[in-house]
Amino acid sequence: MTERQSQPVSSPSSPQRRRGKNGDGDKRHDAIYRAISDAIIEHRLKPGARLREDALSDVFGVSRTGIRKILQRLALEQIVTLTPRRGASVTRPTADEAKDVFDARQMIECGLMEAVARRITAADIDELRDMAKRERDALRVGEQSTAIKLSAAFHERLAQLSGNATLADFVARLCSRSSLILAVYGSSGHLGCESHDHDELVRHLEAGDGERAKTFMSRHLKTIESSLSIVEEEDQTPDLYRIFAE
Amino acid sequence: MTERQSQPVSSPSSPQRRRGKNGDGDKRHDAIYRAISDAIIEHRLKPGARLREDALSDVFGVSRTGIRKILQRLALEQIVTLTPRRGASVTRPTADEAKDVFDARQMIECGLMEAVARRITAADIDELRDMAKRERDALRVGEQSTAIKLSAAFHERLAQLSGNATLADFVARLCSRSSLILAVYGSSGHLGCESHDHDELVRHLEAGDGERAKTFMSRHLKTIESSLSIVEEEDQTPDLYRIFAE
DNA sequence: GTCAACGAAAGCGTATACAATGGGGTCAGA
DNA sequence: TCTGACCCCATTGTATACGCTTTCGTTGAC
Repeated sequence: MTERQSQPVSSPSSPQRRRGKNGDGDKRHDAIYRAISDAIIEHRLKPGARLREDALSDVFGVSRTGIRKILQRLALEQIVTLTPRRGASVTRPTADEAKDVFDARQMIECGLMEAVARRITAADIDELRDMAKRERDALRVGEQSTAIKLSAAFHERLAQLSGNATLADFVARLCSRSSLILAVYGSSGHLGCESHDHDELVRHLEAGDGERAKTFMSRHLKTIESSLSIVEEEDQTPDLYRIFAE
Repeated sequence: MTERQSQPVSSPSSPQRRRGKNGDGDKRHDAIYRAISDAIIEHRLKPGARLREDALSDVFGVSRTGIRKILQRLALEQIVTLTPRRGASVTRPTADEAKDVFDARQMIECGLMEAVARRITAADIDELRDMAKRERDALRVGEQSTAIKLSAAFHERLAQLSGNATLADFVARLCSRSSLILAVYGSSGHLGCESHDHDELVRHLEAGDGERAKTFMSRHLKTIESSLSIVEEEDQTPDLYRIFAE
């Protein structure tokens, strides 16, 4: 749609003073958004990491204006924190936030299971199985980053299958934030979802048993949450910020 | 709200080349955000209304940069639609979106009632009663705009009382979008919530009866939804966008 | 008379420039 | 040596300028 089929006349006299990337439109911005978002979700950017606008604009070759737009979007999704004069950094969720997020997932994801079981098709089941398999493979090879992202993608896709785009969007947000929570409070040993859980969940959905899928999802989420060690570690670098300010 | 009361100190030596509003920080932006958001929620800006950046920057006295930031935020909350080269306009929800929003409200707001009933205090009850009363008063006087906003505020406050900030935020989003849905699909006679419903809801919460509050909230939302006449009226200005593109 | 094509204007997208604030480093004094 | 204050630099906040796309109006031709 945005591709120029007609060769632009573009007065040949004008030397390209711009870095000649005007044609892309906002495709570029979306790509950058996803690049940063993925890096955060995959824990390649850890909570607390600073995201300087200059550095990002250098890396991606767009000016700070575009970077700021992306950063604001990430901030609204609460995976980046925008401190007024200090710039952006990867959000470090508090224990309260972690509890809220998992409670919200309990309510929404479990509540969605019934609709998913009703509407799911054979192709959907294949897709979910494939995602679960790729997640397992990634885990086996040791690619934790990929596994984390695939795990979140599984939950997101599941929510989409409910047919409710709004709630699916909420779930996507919650999954992103969950990834951050795992980065902060998760023990490094396992990273949240056991992929066998995902397989079993698909099995229940295939059987059309929404009720069982719901209870299983509830247990699944509880398992993840209880595997976290949610203790506001105020040890090194006592984080006086959280104690007094905020 | 939008009037600048305090003349900025604006170092006397420097000739005010800027329009001397540097002191405020981003308080100003938040005020503008709320001004636009309120105008939309109160139906003073109707769905489909165009929001030109130049005009807004003139009205509020900030440059287009700040306006764009605010518009993006509103777009992410889905009460403003950002068409790539056409600018911003107040979102006109589709019938599908309307259904999604009300289904989501059913799930989340009803699911929250139990926690609210458990945690609510006497002061909270007084506050809710006051809000319900002000809503009724506004309706009686004929101030529909105020009534609409108060109704949304009631639901938002209720969600906040659950203690889950994340879900409360979701509810706030859903209420904003609901206001848009009412603007498009609501019959002009009544505007969604009957304020007596809110009073009865508070009564159940006061009694600590979360179960009954939950079922009542469910019926309350169903009443609102069924009062809508959700028919994609493709009459005037046939909205060819939705038919072909998108 | 109608349709199409060209031109001008308006409005959005992006970059860059400038100002202000906060932090860190250094120097001085106790 | 430690503490406090001051200054400079790094980094963000905001505005403005410029180019491009889109749209609307006008004119010409069929």
